[in-house]
Amino acid sequence: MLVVPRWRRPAQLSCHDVGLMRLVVATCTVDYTGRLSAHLPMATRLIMVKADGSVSVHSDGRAYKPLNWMTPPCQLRADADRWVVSNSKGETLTIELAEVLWEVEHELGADPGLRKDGVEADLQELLAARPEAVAEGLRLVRREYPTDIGPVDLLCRDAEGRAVAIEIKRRGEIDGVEQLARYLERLDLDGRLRPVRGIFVAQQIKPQAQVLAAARGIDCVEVDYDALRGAADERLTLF
Amino acid sequence: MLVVPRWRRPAQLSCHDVGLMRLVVATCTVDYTGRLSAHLPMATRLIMVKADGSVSVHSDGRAYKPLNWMTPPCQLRADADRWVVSNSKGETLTIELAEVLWEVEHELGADPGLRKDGVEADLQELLAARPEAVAEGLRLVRREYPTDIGPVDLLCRDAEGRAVAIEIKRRGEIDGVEQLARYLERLDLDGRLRPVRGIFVAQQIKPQAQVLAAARGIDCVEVDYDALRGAADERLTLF
DNA sequence: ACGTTGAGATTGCCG
DNA sequence: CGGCAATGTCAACGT
Repeated sequence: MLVVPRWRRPAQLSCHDVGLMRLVVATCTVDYTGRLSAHLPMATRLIMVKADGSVSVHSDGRAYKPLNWMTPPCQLRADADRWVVSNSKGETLTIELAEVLWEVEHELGADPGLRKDGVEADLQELLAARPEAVAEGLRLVRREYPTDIGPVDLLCRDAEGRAVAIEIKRRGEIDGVEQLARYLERLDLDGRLRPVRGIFVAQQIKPQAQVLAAARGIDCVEVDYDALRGAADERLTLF
Repeated sequence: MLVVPRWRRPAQLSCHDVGLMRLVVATCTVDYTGRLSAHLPMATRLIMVKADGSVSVHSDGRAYKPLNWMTPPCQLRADADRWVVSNSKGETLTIELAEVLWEVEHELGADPGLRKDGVEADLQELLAARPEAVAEGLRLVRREYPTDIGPVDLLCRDAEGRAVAIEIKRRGEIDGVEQLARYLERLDLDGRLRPVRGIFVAQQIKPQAQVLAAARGIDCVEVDYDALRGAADERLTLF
């Protein structure tokens, strides 16, 4: 559906029409009070009001990040020269408008949404299907094996029948090693599993994480996502 | 400086004029390939090209976050119906334009920037000036006391002359306790400091973090930022 | 509602 | 440039 853009004078604009995105270029100051305090001196900026009720204030820098914003649910009270956006937690965003240079509203309609491939869940799926890609002889016991502090990504048995806990990350950093160490501590309380080997798997593992892993007796394995994906696709083609 | 907005037909628009923000509402598909793969089916969206070279694609939801984007430094090659944004790491953002509903360019000029108050650095500064707000009798030895795994926020001595390591967070969570525990491990290797007390300080400390701290022999102290700030301002007024 | 975890996290700092 | 820590992190998902 094609919607002709509607132009109006500022005074004619409603506070916010449902289903419309509103863009305003204005010279303004902005103040945020909430989790912290932030202030923006007078300058020309873009103000975006989305149909979801969110308000963002953009400069011509900082890439996609706004200088200030308010996430829905929030309420916008707009006078001629002062907008106050507030939420139920007592946070407020106050925009003082000195001059509105232009504004426009446009209907975008619902977005069919974003499809992603290559996130951690995809990596976990590929490795669950082929744990031998991590280490020879590994057999999967369970994905998301539960402990009382959260689920371990993969629980396996190695060629010698020993339990192996695997933590998978896209990027291997120190936090991931600590996480696996906490799981291992828990799993070792289970007599049927003890002693449990730990393997930290990622597409790339940072040196600091490798050092900590070594200190904790945890093995590190780097895997190639594209190769795994290729092997999986090949298998699909065969069957 | 007041700049009259400039409207042009799509064909007349340059690839990207330096110093201008460009906004386009168009029916398009978007594909990102890089750290992962992402695809957006055909729909009407807002495309924002900032003066810093960044490109973002917004729907009317997801608050301030774009569906897809490319951060600078990146290059935009624009044909009539196809934009390709790429960077030196081989990531690409491809926008196929089916119909441009409108577009505008506007000069915003440099932004004077964002001033923040109440972030962790401010809290650390206030507590460095008044460590007795954490515990009676504390005297500051050094801020950012170095260890080989990173600096401790504050190193103090308590009333009994014992070394005290303080880790400060705005919000106290389990990671912060682990971090302090690692520091304590290191500091205890130093005979001039051993044994080192640990105090975990935050505006609010989550129960899980308190439990872990207790298990590690670390004290927890919650502080009131506004009260500290008030006391500091009062002192400034007195002198 | 709360807690946990992932994210194309981004951003800023310092070595 | 690379590692590290903070972020108004946000958002999705499970309890």
